[in-house]
Amino acid sequence: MRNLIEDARPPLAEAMSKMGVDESVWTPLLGRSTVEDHGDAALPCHALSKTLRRSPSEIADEVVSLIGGALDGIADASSVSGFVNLRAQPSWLSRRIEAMMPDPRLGIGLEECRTYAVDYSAPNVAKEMHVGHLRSTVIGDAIVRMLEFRGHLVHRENHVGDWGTPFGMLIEHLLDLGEAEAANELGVGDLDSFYKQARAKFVTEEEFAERSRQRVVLLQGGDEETLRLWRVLVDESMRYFNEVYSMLGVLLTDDDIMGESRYQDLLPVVVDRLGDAGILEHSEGADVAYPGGWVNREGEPLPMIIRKADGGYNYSTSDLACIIDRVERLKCDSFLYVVGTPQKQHFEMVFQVARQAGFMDDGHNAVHVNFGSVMDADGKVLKSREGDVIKLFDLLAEAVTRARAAIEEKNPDLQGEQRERVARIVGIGAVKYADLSTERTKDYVFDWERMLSFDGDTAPYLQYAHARICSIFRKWGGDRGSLSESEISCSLPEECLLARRLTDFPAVVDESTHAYIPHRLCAHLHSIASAFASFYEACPVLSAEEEGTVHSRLALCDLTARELELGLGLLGIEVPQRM
RNA sequence: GGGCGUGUAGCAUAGCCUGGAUAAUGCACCGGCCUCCUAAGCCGGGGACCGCGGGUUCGAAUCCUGCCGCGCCCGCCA
Repeated sequence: MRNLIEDARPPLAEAMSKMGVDESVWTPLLGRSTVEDHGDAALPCHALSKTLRRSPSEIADEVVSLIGGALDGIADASSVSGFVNLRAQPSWLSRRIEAMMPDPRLGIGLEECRTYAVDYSAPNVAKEMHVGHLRSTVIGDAIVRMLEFRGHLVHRENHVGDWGTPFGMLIEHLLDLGEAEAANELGVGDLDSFYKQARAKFVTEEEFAERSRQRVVLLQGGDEETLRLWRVLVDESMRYFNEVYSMLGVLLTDDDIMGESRYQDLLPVVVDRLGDAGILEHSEGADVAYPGGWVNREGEPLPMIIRKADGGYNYSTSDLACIIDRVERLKCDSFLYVVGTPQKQHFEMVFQVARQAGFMDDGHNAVHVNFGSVMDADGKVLKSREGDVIKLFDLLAEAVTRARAAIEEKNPDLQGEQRERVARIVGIGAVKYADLSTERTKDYVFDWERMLSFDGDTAPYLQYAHARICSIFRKWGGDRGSLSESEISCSLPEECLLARRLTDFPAVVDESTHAYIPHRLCAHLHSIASAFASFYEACPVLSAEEEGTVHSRLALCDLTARELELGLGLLGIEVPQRM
């Protein structure tokens, strides 16, 4: 109701000025109503009581009477227990809807273009993508889509874990298995057992461990044959990751891969620059920086290790290299890291050092878009290293299977290729929505039934609303585009409620985008679908008595469908025409 | 030990930033609704000392503070 408040402000200002209340006093009080039954916006007058020396309800009464008819065509004002309540009038709602109808962007404007790097997904080569990886991938993808829609230039950065000491043992294991066999195992997505076998040998066989360590040296030394073997591991893993990405329907492609290996040349540069900036210190043979403000278990200042005593680099170094690359090569001014909350402190330290060293300045905005962990039933964080984790691939496959079964049961007319397509859209949509619709910083316990539910506040519920609207339009047979000039009339309460929700859409997209909180958009889309479901029951569209009503309701249907499609699209969720 | 986060009906969550009225939503539960645009739906109902105690305020789920429970971080791993 952002627009309602804007429109109601001038008449309200006049009344308040007559009351002798300064704008700076009452403006912060004016806001959307917390109890919808009372209205859409409200001005609580309790805080004015002391200075005006009157009771809140007397003040509210007088404000309402001073407003008089000045809000005609905008809102009805009423006084209830010290609140001035404003309820949008149906005619105001109608005008808002009419204004949105012809706009392909549905009232969501373009912003001044910034250049973003969004770091997300980041699976590890030769390691399974499990349900925990869903969050970064899905949340990051939604944020990318929202930013791009607002007109920003977005670099997707898939910071794949493709470098480091584990690759010694992985390459040796590859050789032990034989390249062909190993490639096969990795290609079918059995990354988990590959990694575990290698690790098991590493800890139990000294000879293997020694070979692995030597292999790391060869890898870092740029040995050609070793690099070729490393490339096999990376390629096979990426082939598998791409399969998951494609199933999931995310934007990531091979062009977005910027694995750790790509920053190796920059690592010595990081050391040099930190040295030049005078913030590098030597400690026990290592090069470290002290961001300040943190202490370790012993109460000593917490160092950020830049170069280890053995000459190797740490992941902080790699993240600093990323910042240099993104600032200087990609010319980014905004950096989003869609990475789990456990790394919060790490990123705070990295950003701090990057600023101290001048890699970033005040014009650069770096945000750790953190998210909570996925826990198992015992409340433990799901970790790929131990235990049997649920493969992301299996979760997605199960979602599609269940969606297919639901379609067979509820809409047997859908057959063949079309059914497969819808099953994919519905199943994958359910999984994505389940993750996107909760506040991202909270941990959650993984639950098959929750992830795969198709009832209630789920993607299929929103998709269903969309499919029903498409069904109405199929039956109608007219040209949807012609509805953009329709006159809207909101007479029944269900029409008004739907119009309210539709009107709020742009403001919610705004908030969701700027705070990087997809769940806010999810909640609003659900409220739209819910309002539509009530409208659908109470307001016959095609069989309405008057032609004007038919067109008005068709237009509401059209806008509802477009908001659902756009909103879900921004979340990376498709909408079917029928389901 | 230091730090970060979290606690809301049986379950799962939103609301907390920016204080406001009867704490919202879904699942589950109870009762209704398909000769009518898709019942993956709609309508109605029961169910909450918002972890506990102080404080600030006209007003606290929301802000401050102290406890308690849970999770995480504080690796020359990434």
